[in-house]
Amino acid sequence: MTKQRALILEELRKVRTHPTAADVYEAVRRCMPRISLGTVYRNLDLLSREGLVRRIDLGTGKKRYDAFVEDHSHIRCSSCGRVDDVPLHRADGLAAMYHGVERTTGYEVQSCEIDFVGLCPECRKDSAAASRERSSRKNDLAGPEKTRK
Amino acid sequence: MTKQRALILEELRKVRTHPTAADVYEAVRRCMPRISLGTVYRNLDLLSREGLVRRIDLGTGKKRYDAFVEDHSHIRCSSCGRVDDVPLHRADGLAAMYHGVERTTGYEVQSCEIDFVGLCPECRKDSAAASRERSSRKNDLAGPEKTRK
DNA sequence: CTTGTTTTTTGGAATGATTCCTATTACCAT
DNA sequence: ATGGTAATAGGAATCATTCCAAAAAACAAG
Ligand SMILES: [Mn+2]
Ligand SMILES: [Mn+2]
Ligand SMILES: [Zn+2]
Ligand SMILES: [Zn+2]
Repeated sequence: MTKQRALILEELRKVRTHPTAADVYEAVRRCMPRISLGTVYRNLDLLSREGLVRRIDLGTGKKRYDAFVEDHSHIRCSSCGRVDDVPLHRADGLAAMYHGVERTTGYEVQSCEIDFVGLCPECRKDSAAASRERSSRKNDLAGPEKTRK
Repeated sequence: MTKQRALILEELRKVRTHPTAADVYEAVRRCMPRISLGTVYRNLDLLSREGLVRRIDLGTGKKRYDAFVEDHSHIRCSSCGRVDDVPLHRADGLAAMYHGVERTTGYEVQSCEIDFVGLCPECRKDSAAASRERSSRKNDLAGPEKTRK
């Protein structure tokens, strides 16, 4: 456990925003300005292989990292891109689900990931406000959305 | 609906292997050798925006495409990489799940993707055979290990 | 059949997140 | 200190995907 690795883990444990590797790099840089992006990538990879960090790929181009490795799912806002936790109590239904999948596919199921997409509370307000506005003035055209790949 | 787009869709409908863009390019090339990879990407994107094709990102680097747009999930073999369908009957449990997520997160849920990882039937056999071989070799081989260092 | 207009395709270059490489540095036990 | 080992820094390479300008095709009258 090197200083760099410890700091990366520490910074990741401070937040629940599911930062990207670049985000972690920025954060860690404030304490250790000479750290390299490669080191951040390598250690995030190492930590995730050891189970101390979870790597999340929601198909938005950049992978995200999560120091909270307890069993949970994620939801991403299709408007602003933020990612929040979903405390899915897999305990009950998941065992049956696994079993059903094994029976129907013949696979031996090792893991399963459930990702949601939706509108976060903030963006719900915004879109509600926008639609209110739209219905009063009938000429509006906007294209938010920031995801690419 | 141009010739290229029609052929891309036709080829994609022939298979249930969830090919990558490069795979589709290869397949389509056999009938239309001068088609360009860019055209394949653009049309797959277009078709998926129109709902005729489903784009799948399982976090393995390359996106995959599926002409079967009925509601189903996927399972990927962690050993050989193949991707199969999982006929999850979302109808029953999913509505409750969505509702539960909306209540606990405050999000308005728009969609959800469930991806499984496991060992396909083929690889199960292989890994079973390999482990059988390993255990028998352990029994007859009393020789010293060639550890280095 | 022309001419002009719009849409699509090509082929190649650009992008950008991630990985790879290697000289240099930090670490550790003699 | 010295040597051996492990990790880092910095930058180059990779590779799926996207972007772009120019050529081709499709379309619409005249
Ligand atoms: Mn999380
Ligand atoms: Mn499928
Ligand atoms: Zn939002
Ligand atoms: Zn397999």
